[in-house]
Amino acid sequence: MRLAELSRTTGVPPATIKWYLREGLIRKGEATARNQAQYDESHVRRLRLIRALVDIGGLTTQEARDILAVVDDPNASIDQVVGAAHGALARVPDSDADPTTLAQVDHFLASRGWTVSTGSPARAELAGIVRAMTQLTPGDDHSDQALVAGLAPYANAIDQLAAAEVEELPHDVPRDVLVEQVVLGTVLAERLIGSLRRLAQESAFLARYVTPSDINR
Amino acid sequence: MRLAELSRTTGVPPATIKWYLREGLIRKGEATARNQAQYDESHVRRLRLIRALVDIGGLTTQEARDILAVVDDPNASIDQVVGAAHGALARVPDSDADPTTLAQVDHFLASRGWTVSTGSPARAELAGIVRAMTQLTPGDDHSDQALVAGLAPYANAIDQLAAAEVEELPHDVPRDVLVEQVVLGTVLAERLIGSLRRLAQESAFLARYVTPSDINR
DNA sequence: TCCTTACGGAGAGTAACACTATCCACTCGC
DNA sequence: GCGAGTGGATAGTGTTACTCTCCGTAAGGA
Repeated sequence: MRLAELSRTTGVPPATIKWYLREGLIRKGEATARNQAQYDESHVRRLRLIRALVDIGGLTTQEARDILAVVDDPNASIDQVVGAAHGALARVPDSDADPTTLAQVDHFLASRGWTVSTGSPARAELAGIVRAMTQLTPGDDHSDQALVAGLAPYANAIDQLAAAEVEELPHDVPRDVLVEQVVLGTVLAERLIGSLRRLAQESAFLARYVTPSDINR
Repeated sequence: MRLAELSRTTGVPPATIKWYLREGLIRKGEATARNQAQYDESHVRRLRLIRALVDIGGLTTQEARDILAVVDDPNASIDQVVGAAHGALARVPDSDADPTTLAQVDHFLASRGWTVSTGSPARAELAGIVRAMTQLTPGDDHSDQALVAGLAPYANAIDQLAAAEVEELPHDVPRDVLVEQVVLGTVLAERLIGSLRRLAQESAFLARYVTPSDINR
């Protein structure tokens, strides 16, 4: 398979594939001459993975490259792969989180029995979200208890989900397939959950207010 | 309050506030002279809302502006506000979704009893996600039943969540406060769920593989 | 009153990102 | 033998979200 065919089967323009090659997101094809190279199914798969990460997951190509580097490293452990994916998904606030909010978040995590490293991007992100929500939500009960109670519905749903997800992880599968599935399960499933939630919301709103106004973009 | 103070209390640079004014994301302050204007708490609040939508929600300023226009329109209904937020959150694929996947998605929605409009951005987004996952997941059972089964854990968790969220919506509150809460509940909660899920995942992985490797970005 | 500082408004400039277009020497396939 | 196509490199483009600079004016202290 040459570049043009690779482009045709994946729908990615040739110029973009060349650029991905330069950026190191995909491996070079096997050279058959000075200006000819052969690509195979692994390139097709990799290209699809990149597009999924970028188009659906919303990652930058830099972030995708960083994750793929870990995926490709045969010595990287599963939690390193997960860590790379988590790092790319978190929107960590620029400024240091305010310590009060961070303490509240830690209190919440402890109440859930969730143990995470202090450097966890998701922890910093959550602190930023909680801070913004606190500032923008009327009502003045900003106690640790109020936070734990407010997040309870979300945390309950997630606890339930996490159990189901862990069970689904295949275990009799080669490492490269597994890590790819882990990345997909981390990055794509986050968007999946979002769209499902919006679908459920839309349905609930349509049911509540009988007028079915066409909700278009 | 003048521009500099508005900048100081919100942490948004003066030049950026000026730009938001030009772009129509915030209303002008009340002019007290040719080159003096007064801003108030509503401007502070609006600025915080914009930053939350953009920094946390990941919306573009265009999308934030579109949502805010609906929020500000006193004749807009709640589902129009929700629709605007959903439109901004969905990553709808450029090309038309392939009809087979769309049919599968509709079958899944029907199996859940979720009724949504055919123009729903979330429906198109879900089709794109399902398509990408199907292409990238080993195993060849791409039947409608397999999809319903595969999405079941997610849909179950979300059904549980949606019920709790609807209950939490305040109802004895002025319209402008309510619509703002709906926007926050739609946009910020999506990121909230993501970060909670990653936290739960990280905790689960730390627990499973005893070695607590520091997961940094 | 003068004078320094700050103000708002407008336009141009900038940095990052993700491509996209052009050019080139080469080579495959008819 | 020759034209379309190939891989590789470099430069250019469009978008986004600011950021800088300038200007005439105004506020507030000396």
